[in-house]
Amino acid sequence: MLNLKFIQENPELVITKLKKKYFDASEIVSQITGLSVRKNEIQATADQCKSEMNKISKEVGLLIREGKTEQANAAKNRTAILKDSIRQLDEDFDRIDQEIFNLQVLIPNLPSDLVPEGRTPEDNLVVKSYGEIPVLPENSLPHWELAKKYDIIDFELGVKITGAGFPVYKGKGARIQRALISFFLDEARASGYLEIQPPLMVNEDSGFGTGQLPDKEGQMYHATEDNLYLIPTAEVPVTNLYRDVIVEAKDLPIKNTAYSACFRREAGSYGKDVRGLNRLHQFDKVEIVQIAHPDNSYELLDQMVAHVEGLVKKLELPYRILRLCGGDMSFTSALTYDFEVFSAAQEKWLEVSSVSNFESFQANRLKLRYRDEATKKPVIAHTLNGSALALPRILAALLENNQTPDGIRIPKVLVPYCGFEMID
RNA sequence: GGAGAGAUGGGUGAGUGGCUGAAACCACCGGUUUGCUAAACCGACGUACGGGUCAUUCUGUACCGGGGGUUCGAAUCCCCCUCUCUCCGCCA
Repeated sequence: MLNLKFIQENPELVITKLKKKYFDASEIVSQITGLSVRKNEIQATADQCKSEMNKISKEVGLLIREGKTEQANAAKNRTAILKDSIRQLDEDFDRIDQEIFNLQVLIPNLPSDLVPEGRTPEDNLVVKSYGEIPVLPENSLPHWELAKKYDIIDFELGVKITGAGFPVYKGKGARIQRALISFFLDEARASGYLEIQPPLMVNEDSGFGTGQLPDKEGQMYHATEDNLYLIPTAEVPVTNLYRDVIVEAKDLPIKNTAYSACFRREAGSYGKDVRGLNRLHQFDKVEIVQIAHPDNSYELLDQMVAHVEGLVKKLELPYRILRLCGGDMSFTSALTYDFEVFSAAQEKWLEVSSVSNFESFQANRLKLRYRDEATKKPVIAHTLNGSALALPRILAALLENNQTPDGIRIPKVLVPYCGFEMID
């Protein structure tokens, strides 16, 4: 959510910048600025009335104490009209305030100047490509076949006990999952992140704070009995740790990491890109989250990208880093880098991480602020997060790329975590 | 699931109708004193929105879990909701 004052003061800037996201904000912005003027007028009048009211009330108190009942009653009579207008003004104020808010949440975050022009994923800018595309033997298999062959992931069993998109990991499949999680967490800790183990369910306020609610309500599993939501990513609980918090500037950046299972309804996803591990309703992910000072949030974004890059590199996977174009960016992001690894049997790039700077967009909703050291005033902080990393597609690529006639080779870095060198 | 208690500023916690945006203590911050640390003393110390100002400053309003009501006036009284804690039951 963009800051209201910012919209009021920079309406043209908002409109211009959002063209890059192919969002026409002109109508909304002009409505907002119009309503804001009206809102301020109402507040000025209402405040005046209330001030008058408070004055009279004090007077009445004094008069009663002095025993001047008649004068007190006279004063009381003066409040009737005031009371009516205050009620009316407050109603108008609340209505307009709500209208503004409803419009405000429709405006996407402004893209950073670094965001490339473009409308579709084809327009994303490849900022780096690394690693050899493996050439697989003749009879190589996609990961869902490999999973069956070595009996490490059972999709049908998942369907039986839960439904599609809830795979059952078995034996070395389960162990490699656990290995990846530990590896990712250890790497994050080495990069200075504090490990958090968050709840997997959150309340409505948290869903709102990170922007899943109300817009993406249908994406989350909802336990209606208790009105709790299964988290679609650890970003939700970990960022909400700082909802309604004012941190000290000297404590920035705050760096947290968390492993969590992630639950996504993925309503409306069908077809071949959902085969195997490509798209699941439940999957595992290690997330990194930073709360930053606006002055250096982009520097930190680069550090996060470097961290993720270190992970895929250590896993010996060919990868590329994309800077998303305006049309392909999320609603909330100011700048996003996607990581894709090449899945050799499927012969396609799979997105395994998305690292974003949200600037103050999330923090404004969360009321996450830091206290400026010079002015001592609270200022909206910046938030950033990224996957480091999501497991399923990493596993898919590992299985496919490392298949040999003798089995599937485990990357060196994972061997100590797995306790085995081959899946065979 | 049953019964009870409670929700006040960063924390503890006082406050049952006006002089309370809120005592006191602790923490934090600034200062004085002092070999250092510590202690003592003094001072400052919420947020949001609005108005005026180049700005420091000044000023109005709202906020004591959320919503509604009573009243000239509500942290305080009434109603509804949410959440937390304690005991019992169940249980990894």
